[in-house]
Amino acid sequence: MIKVLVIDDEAPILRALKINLTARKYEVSTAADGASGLAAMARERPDVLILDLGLPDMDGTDVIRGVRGWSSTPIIVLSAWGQESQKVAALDAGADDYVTKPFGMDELLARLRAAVRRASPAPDEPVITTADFTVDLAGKRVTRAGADVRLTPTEWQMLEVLARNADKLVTQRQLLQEVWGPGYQNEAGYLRVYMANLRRKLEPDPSAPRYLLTEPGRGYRFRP
Amino acid sequence: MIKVLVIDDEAPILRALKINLTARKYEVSTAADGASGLAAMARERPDVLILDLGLPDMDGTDVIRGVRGWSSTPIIVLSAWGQESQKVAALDAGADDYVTKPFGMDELLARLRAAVRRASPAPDEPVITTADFTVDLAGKRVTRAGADVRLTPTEWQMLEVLARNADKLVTQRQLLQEVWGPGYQNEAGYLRVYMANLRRKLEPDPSAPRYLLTEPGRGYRFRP
DNA sequence: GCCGGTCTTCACGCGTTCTTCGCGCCGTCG
DNA sequence: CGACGGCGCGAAGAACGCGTGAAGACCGGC
Repeated sequence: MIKVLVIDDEAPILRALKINLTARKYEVSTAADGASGLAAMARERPDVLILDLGLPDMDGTDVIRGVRGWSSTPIIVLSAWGQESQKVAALDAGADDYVTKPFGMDELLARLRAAVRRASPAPDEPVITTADFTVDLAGKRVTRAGADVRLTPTEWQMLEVLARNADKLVTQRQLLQEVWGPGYQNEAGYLRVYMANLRRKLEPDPSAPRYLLTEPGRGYRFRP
Repeated sequence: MIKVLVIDDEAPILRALKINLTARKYEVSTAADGASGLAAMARERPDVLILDLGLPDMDGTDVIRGVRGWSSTPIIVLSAWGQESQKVAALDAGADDYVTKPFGMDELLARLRAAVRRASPAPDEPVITTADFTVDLAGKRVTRAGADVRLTPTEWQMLEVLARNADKLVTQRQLLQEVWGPGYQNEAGYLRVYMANLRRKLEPDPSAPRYLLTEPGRGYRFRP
């Protein structure tokens, strides 16, 4: 779940944000002034910071600089209308975005999504490991006993689909659809040929598969 | 110098932006409609895109999607006041920021700086070394046996993409897209020609590559 | 207008991969 | 007990992908 920290001294805004963000499945924590905001920032490690510039104890740009000193968490600034120069100062201090009050909740949510999306360019592609080999989805590579295993394009695609659905049953139709595309839904023969190839290259005993399992009449399952 | 592409159909705005940005030492190119804008995007490869949503030929969000299909260049959207839903749609389509007209030039410049700053995190290792040559991503140069290797622009771009994805498989499509732009996804012949050139210039034995590896039917991998 | 460098396009040869087929095994079901 | 469908396996021709050299098109500088 995505964690958001809101620093604002106006209770109504704080409440409105908390309700709306929580409803959208964000995890929300709050702070009412700059000092406790910075403390919360270090403690909570949120994924995004929403910061009101009109705080009682500190200048908003100092809060931004305080955060930027050690973190690159996206910062969305809220502030009253006008104040062009304040806006520029906040952005130059390291804020990522700036929204003027009064603001539409839809807009804020959209900017929030944009900020989160930018911050996480890495759609983490895990490495799946078994006792006999490893499958690296990001590097599109299979290693066995320390050495790379050479897979043909079709073999890799099949393994990739199975690995992404590890432990789940993958239907024959699904497999054919994802590897060969539509129009091959009845070519179940292909699956046997390539499953045999994969097992030859990956299984310790290809005739008694431990990882690439057949579920007769239904499909295949990859059990790491 | 930072390259900015402005897509806008209103001549006065285009002129104002061009003058102001040029004065701030940005390199500015322009386009007056969506289609030529997308073409310019692929051709110029700017560091930031400033996009007006009110284009004559295409819907603004479609332009955004057209760019996001192959590039993560920051996009700042300009648009008339109001239009809350348009704003949300643009941000969700992949825009990074949104400025409503009329806007202050200072604000736009600040948002531009913020976008550029975000886009270049660059805290990572910009120099990749192998036993036979060195690739300096930041300095855009390749050294072999102490001497600079002369690469053509296309050769460098290819090497850069491979080096940034060192040890990872880079798909043919991905490579074509990042070097030639969208619309070249099927020109796999180019890859062979330029890969041969790179190997001739970098590999100790070009016919038995050690670093620039082919994975038949899948793509290429740079192994430092 | 010429010239050097760069990009695009093409054809050939070779090795790999895909597709297709037949055979035999096994479990299920009538 | 026998028929049948689904599966594993091996083999063979066709199709495809890659590396290579070379020629023409294009472009910018002089």
